[in-house]
Order: sequence, then structure tokens, then C-alpha cells
Amino acid sequence: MRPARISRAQVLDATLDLAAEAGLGAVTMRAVAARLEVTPMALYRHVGDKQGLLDGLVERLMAQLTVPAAATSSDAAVETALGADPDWRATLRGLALSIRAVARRYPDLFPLLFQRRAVTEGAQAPRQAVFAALRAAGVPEPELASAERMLSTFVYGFAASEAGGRFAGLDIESEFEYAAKHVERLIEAIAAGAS
Amino acid sequence: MRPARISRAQVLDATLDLAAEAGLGAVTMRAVAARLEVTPMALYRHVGDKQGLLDGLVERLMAQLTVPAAATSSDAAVETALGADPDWRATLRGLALSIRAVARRYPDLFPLLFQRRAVTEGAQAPRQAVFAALRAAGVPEPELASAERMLSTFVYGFAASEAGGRFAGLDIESEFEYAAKHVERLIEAIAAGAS
DNA sequence: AGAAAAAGTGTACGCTGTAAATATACAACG
DNA sequence: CGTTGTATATTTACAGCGTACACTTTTTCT
Repeated sequence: MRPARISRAQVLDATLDLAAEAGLGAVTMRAVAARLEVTPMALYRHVGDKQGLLDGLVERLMAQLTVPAAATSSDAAVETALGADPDWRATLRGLALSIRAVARRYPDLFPLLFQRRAVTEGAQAPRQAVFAALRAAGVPEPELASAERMLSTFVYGFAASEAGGRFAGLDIESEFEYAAKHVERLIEAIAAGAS
Repeated sequence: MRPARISRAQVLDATLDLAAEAGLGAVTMRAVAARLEVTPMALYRHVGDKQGLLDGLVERLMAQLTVPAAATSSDAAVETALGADPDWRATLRGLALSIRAVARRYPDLFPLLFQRRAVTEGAQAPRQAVFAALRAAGVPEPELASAERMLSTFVYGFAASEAGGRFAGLDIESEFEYAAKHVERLIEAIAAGAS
């Protein structure tokens, strides 16, 4: 069979670059194709259709959510057994910063993460890292899932607000610091046995 | 001058209905115009352009964020003086439920609230209600703004997640209950003097 | 050498937002 | 009463969008 001139990965790379440079509005099948020096219809073989392209973009966005070193150094089972990850605070902060960085890099792409249940189904690695950190913090097993959801919801909301300009004119870092401080206290309270 | 067949308000009403019935994708200048039995170009006089139409939609969305009775019964100054709004918990829950209701009614419109810094400029009434409630809860004046931001960010994030299907398959009400409970505790902790 | 098959191309269609010129319908005035 | 002014709505047109469909190209396997 004929050798492929482009791959799905290349298509998504080109799309992500385009989106970062010129915004979501500039992401058209024709523009992406031009960037790859290919006709628009060639893309359809690799991403299905425009929605598939955007879904792929979301994938890529989540792949950029880097998990801090502390959370990847050992697997969850070992950590639980040893009561490890002594610095769960740093782990959670690192994850939050990573998400915020992605939001800032692709401001008008970020709201896509709230759609098509992409967030929960994708980003399993960061999710597991959050679980591990919360476990390390002492959050009881039965409410781990709810606690993770609550925390992630807040962080995504914060990042989306930052990307959308809702915090414009504010000292965002100190807002983040304020929130982070209180969220940490909340986690400690849960760990201490707040029913 | 010629009598207007349509008003900006009517245009936005028609648009909102259309969006609720058929989703954001169905909101085209032509479709809105058809609903009003007018040509597409007639809309431009009233909303400027498509983006203006969407901005108007966001306005309307926020107008639907109803402020619970407890928060409207007296103004903030009086409340502060009397230390009123004895049930700030109910007030905040009411506001959150109202936001969630809007998110559920217009699922794919909701992410628009995160864009175009719409959230901060519009929803002043609910915002003031949150302020009043937090004041009533005993949150110190200097951190009132940050606390309000933190709380609103979480609620918007929760509503957006719910609308986007991120909580699909879960018992959303009990997730909300879990979060609400802990958020209340967080507010109490702030009021109690957590620096 | 010929067949099979995947990859990419070319063309075309209906849809979108909207610029520009034009027609309409009323209020106010001489 | 007719005229004029003016905001309103229509008409027409165009470029750009996603993509269906038929086609050609380029490889590998028999």
C-alpha cells in the first residue's frame, strides 16, 4: 500500500501549533492541511472529521498534564503500603500548576476539556497521581473518589477562569496561593476525620 | 421612521429558545431570523454580529441566576450592621443550585460563561449575594473578595463539569452534597480565623 | 506482470457569517 | 396634503467552511 505522507500524530501536532499561534478560530481543515502541505481531504483518513480532530486535540492537551516526579517515582500500591509520598502538598500543587500552564498556553482550547467527558476518560495518569497524593494525605479510602472529584473540579475551574480572563486585573498567583492554602487545610480536615 | 418589527430582547429570547431546543450548533443567524420571521440581516441592527448575539446570550444566562429570597430581603449594609442573614448556608446553596440549573438547561452554552470575562462583569447581583452571605458567615472583610472568588470558581467549575458530562454515571446530588458540606466547613474555618 | 488496497487529490455542494446597495414605512414639517 | 428624513428590513452577493464522492497515485503481495 501507498506510504502515508502524514500520520494522525503529525496532524494533531500541526493542529496544536496552529491553535497556539492563531487560536481555535484559525483551526480549519484547510488551514491544518496547508500546514502539512496536503489537501484538506487527506486529513479525514487520520482524524475522521472535524470533531475527531478536536477530540484528538483534547487528548494532546491532557498528555501535556505532566505528573510531578514525586508522584511517579513509585506506584500507588507501594506508596499506600509505606504511607509514602511525604510531600503530597507539593505533588498536588505541581499538578495544579501544570494544568494552569496548559490553560494559559491554549486559552480558548481549554473549555473543550469540560465537554465530551474528555477529562475523566482521558488523563488517567494525573488522576491516579491525585489519588495517591490524597491517600498519602490520609484521606479515607471510601471518600477518595469524591475528594478527588472535588479537588479536580476546583482546579479545572480555576484554570478555565484564568484562561478565560475571569481573573483579569488580579494578582493571579496570590489568588492561587490563597485557594491552595485553604484547599490544603480542607484536605487535612478530611484526613483528620471530618465525616 | 419605520416601526421595528423585532427588538434586541426578542432576538435574544428567540436565540435562547433555539439554543435550549437544538443546542448551540443550531444557533445560526439564519435560524434565529427564521424563528422571528425576519431576514437574517435584520438581526445585525440589534445585536451587531454573531459574537454580539452570543454575548447577549451570556447576559441572558446570567440574568437567570436567581438570587434566593434570603439574600434579597435586605441590602448588604443593613445585613452587616445587624449581622443578619442567619442562614448564609441556605443562601449559598440556593445560589449554587441556581447556577447548576442554568448549566443543565443550556449545557453547551455554559462554557461561554468562562469566556469573554463575562462572568465578572455581568452577574453582579449573585456576586453581591455571595458577599453578603460570606460576611454573614463571619469571613473577615479583607479576604472577602478572595473567598468569594474561590467559592464562585468552584461552583462554576462544578456546574460546567455537570453540564459537560464529566460527572456522568455518578450520583451528582450526593457529589454536590459532599462538596457543599466541606465548602461550608472551609468557610467556617476562615471565619474562625484561619489566616 | 498484475491485483489489491491504502493514501492522497479534485471537484462539487450546501451551509455559514456578513458587506453593500436597495426598498419600506412611518414621523415631522412646510 | 405632499415632501423629506430616517430608522428598519430586504435583497443580493461573496468568500470561507466542512465534507461527500469519484478519481488517481503509490506501494506490497501474489
